[in-house]
Amino acid sequence: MDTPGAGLGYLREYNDALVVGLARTAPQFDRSSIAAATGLTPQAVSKVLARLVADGLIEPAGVRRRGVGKPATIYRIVPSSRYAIGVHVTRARVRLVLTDLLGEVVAGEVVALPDDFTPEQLLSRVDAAREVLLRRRPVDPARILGLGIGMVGPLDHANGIVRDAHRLRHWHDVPLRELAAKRLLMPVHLDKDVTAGVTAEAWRRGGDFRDGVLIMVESGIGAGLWLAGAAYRGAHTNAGEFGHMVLQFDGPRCVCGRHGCLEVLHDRAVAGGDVPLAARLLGVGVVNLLQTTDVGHVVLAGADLLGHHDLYVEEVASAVRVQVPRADWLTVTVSVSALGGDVIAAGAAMQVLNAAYGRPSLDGGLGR
Amino acid sequence: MDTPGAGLGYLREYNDALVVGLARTAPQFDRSSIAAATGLTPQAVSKVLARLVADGLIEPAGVRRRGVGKPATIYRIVPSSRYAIGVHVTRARVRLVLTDLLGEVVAGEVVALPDDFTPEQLLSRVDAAREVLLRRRPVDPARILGLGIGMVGPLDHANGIVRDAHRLRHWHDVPLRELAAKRLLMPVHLDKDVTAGVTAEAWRRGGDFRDGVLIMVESGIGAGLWLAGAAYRGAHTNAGEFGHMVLQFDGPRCVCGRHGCLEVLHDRAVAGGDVPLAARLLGVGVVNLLQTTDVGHVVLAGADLLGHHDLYVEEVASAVRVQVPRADWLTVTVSVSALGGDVIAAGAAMQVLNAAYGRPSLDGGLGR
DNA sequence: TCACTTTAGCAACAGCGTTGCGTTATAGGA
DNA sequence: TCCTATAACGCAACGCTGTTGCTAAAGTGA
Repeated sequence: MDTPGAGLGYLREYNDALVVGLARTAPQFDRSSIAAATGLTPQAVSKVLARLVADGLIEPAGVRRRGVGKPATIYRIVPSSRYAIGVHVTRARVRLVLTDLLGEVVAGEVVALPDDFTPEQLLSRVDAAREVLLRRRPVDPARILGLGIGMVGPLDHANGIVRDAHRLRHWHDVPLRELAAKRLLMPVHLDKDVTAGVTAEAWRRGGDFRDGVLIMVESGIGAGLWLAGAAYRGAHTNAGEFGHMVLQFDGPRCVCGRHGCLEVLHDRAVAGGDVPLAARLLGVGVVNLLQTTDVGHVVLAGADLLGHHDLYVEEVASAVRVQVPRADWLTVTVSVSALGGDVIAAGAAMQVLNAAYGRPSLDGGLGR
Repeated sequence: MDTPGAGLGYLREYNDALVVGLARTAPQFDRSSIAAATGLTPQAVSKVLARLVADGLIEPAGVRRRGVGKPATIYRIVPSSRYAIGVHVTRARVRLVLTDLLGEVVAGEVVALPDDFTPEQLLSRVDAAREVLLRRRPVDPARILGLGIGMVGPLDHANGIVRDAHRLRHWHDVPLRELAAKRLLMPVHLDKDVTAGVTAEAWRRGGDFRDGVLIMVESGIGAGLWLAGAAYRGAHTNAGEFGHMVLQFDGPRCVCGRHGCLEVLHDRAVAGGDVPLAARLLGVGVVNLLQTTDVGHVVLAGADLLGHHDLYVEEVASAVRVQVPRADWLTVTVSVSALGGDVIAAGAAMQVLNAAYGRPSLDGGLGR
């Protein structure tokens, strides 16, 4: 929403973020590999690295001898140089995590929420939980970049407003981002849960994850979209309402009003005890999603799915293999999120990191 | 695919493109409105405008008196300052258009193709048709930025290679972009037909069209995606295979191997003479697409559809209105492409324009 | 010891948007 | 008619970006 005109400061941040992006996914690197990957001159890279060292984001880590010539200084990222707090709000609970610059979860905390909680009740719980979290894992407050909140939509990401929240009376047009920033005295990001979740995957996997989706199966089925190297939210922050994709137009009626939505069919299969069918239906939906978005990575997550994750992964992977034609070059990875139940909270934290140090994406990463 | 590191040249091109983007959609503008819209200082805008005037892209067009003070110089874009050629390749025909900087089609030409034509046969037809086109509408060759080709996939946009072409023997892994550039002595862009098509809509509508799709119904159903202000192609240039979205998972078998694809259902309805049903099915598919991508604009096109476009628009629009919940803020426009049968060819041309003068997208455009 | 190779960094530079300020052209009041 | 306020414009100096040219440093290998 900020003005699009760009000056030198934008240029600096862009290139810095580019280098941080490479540093994040490579265990170590030197000046020449960054220069080759970015197309910047070695001299320019020197200036970037000097800035990042001064900011504490990276540090020298010895030298590398590559045959003849002066050895190159190698650098590595300093994971503990920056932190972010992630918050995952559900109807019954709020989960907080603290992650470092690499997106590793270094502490977590779960707090119950009262029935029909208000914004103020939520924020006081979050405030208290944050204190507990930081007492258990003390870090320099100056290194905490901010706090991200992931919750069910619909919401308005651009303005930080919760438009609605299913079955919660006090949540209509709540300017949560602003309220939270005032209450918690930190920069706050607000986003849909699934979008936060896919940010976690993208942040942790680096440049390889240019196009991917996170499929969340948990009291509803949603998808977080990461397209062309960035979170994609759509025109009204409503992208990824994957559960309400119709798979059987003459099928049973869904709560959303349409017929034969993936969610209805899936939930009926689960209720009928036929989890394999449920997984197979999800597979059909995922292939539909691939046909339109052509992403390279599908990540599965969600409590309802984690109980049978082998089954789901196998069924979805086989659907992708069998139902998508031309599978030789249409390579797609299917996996379960390594973050387990923390994906959303961790992803909310990584949205804060991403806003600060993650703009561009690179085709390839550091060669060799 | 070029290296991502950015220098001062990138900055200049970015800001220049920003201003051209505004100029394209506003009939006239002055320095201060550009400054307000971009966030650049008036002085910086002066430099940009001077560059653009020197390049002939814009020109002064009088002054505007707004009460007291020195009148502001107003500028307007010069549509005839740049041209591009667009080529739409189908199995039987090739269509060429010449468009100006605004994306207006100023000349067109259609040539038949031999059965089972080869790349060389195609290029010789294109070469000849280009001559005819430019003889009929002579323009300074230096003002022609290049030539864009839109054709059915699958293809590899990044490398400019046609991977395959249905029912054409000589089209497997053809490096068409390179071949065409050599043969026609012009910069060449190669993309899927539907992606080219949606580029036409985006280029002509300007900043308002940040997220939109072009639905093409014509010997197959495809969708061109324009997401977050740019063409979206997916990880393997295979996004938008919209016709093979399953709407009835226990439905009739499709040529693609799956069951109940939109395309099978639609074509059967048409074959059975039930066009309203066909349109209704398309509506279900479009709403599915909206649920996942949440775009703000749906544009319909394609010869098979144009015969009944009122019916299709009405049916799709009503599906969007009725089947998408929360229609109050989830605003979506549904329309038929104003370019008619020229969309793809014109869009291919606009991809050339877009590569040169269209990077960023603006939230809003020039106020008042 | 010397030639060679590779890396690192200082210094000067071109070009971007920014800032400061003087100039120009208009409206409106004295 | 003159003067003042106002708004737009543009020259010039500036800070900062990445770039270029060149020198120094630190190794290998004969």
